[in-house]
Amino acid sequence: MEEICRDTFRKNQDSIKIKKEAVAVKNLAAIFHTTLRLSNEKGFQTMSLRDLSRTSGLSMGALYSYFTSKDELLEMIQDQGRRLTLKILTAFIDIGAPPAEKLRAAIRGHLYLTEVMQPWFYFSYMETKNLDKRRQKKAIEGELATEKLFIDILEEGVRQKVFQVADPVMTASLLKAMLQDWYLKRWKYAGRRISVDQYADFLIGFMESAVRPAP
Amino acid sequence: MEEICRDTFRKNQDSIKIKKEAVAVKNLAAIFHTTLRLSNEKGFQTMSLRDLSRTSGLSMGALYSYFTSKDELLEMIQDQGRRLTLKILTAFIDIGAPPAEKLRAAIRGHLYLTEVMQPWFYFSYMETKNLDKRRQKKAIEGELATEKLFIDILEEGVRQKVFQVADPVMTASLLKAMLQDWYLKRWKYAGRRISVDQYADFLIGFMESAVRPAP
DNA sequence: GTCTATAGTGCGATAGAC
DNA sequence: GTCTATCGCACTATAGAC
Repeated sequence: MEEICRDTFRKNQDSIKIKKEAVAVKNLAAIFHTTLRLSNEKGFQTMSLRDLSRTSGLSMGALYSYFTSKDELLEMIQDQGRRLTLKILTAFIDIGAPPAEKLRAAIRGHLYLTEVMQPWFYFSYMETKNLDKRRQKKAIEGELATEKLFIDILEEGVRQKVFQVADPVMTASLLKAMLQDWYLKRWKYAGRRISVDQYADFLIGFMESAVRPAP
Repeated sequence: MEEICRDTFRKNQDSIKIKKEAVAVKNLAAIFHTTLRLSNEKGFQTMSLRDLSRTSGLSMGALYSYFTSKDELLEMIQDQGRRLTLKILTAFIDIGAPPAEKLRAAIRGHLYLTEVMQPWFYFSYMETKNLDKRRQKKAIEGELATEKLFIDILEEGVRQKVFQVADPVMTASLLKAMLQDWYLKRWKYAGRRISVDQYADFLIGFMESAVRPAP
């Protein structure tokens, strides 16, 4: 978390008025954490900056030292999440491994990442439509970029004849939907006492039976 | 659409101040249509009742003849969608048909319904977290009720040994996620020129290969 | 670097004319 | 049954003290 905030601080150093890194990182962490908590309860629009100020312990004036508008706060959080996703996912996928193993690693990587940062991903998903057109486009590109990782793995498997997939793009889309369900419907899986490992195991088995070549 | 609004009118006749059905149904249709359009662009919270008034052509005062608060408007729309979903889905599933056919019918029924009423379902999904606790519970019960339809079909298929499913509840959850993706990511499928029939065919094939008994 | 105080805007909701 | 006018309030954003 601290690392993420440091990253955000350095990327937005020109628009952030606070210059001491230690102070800025500490406060950014509080701002992000509180924003995610309040927004995921009742939505980003409904959360007033007064709420954020009260709950985070920073005054209204202090908040505006870290962003120039409420919309920019939204964008900062979204952007940080996107960059992290691509970084983690590509790190999870061993470039030299066979496709079947890559697929398993990519599914686990996605689930573990979104498990650890569930509020972040839930927030990004739910608030995307409240962004302006330009920022929405960036969000869409982010979704397609991670989907592309899965398409590439499926196509590689087809070429090596270890997968049989009628339509890699559609298959990757469905897989993405099932991966996202994990952080979108946490209430459901928590209620059923399903752990991220159980979900991962089941989803991997489900996918493998769907892409397995006919005998 | 008119039928839906008439249904809503009759169910909420005591809280709606307008007594002439023809007038009420016409205006309710305008209110719902405009609310869905504006909310799906920028969120229900962001849409002010002044926006709604301007776009729907009804004055502020007139709007308040149809609901007693902005929150009640949200609830009316959600509730109507839930009742319709259960009605249509159960109508689609032929009670006497074999499980494999039931599964196909349920998938098609869900997709066609959400295709025709996409804004309605998108709205319900996105705005659920903005409801109060009691109403959220109703929304969750609605989701579990439709999921139950799929669980029952899968379990019936297992009993008749035409399906092989390790975990019908998990399988139904994943299926639900894939069904919902159709109305949540319309931009993606529209961009790829994928029709609801193509999506249905693909998803049915995908599911059938996943539940097919090992030879 | 953070605070308090406040300007200015726009909201949800209602009363009363027509 | 619908409209206009308006109330009281909470909001985002900023200016200036510390």
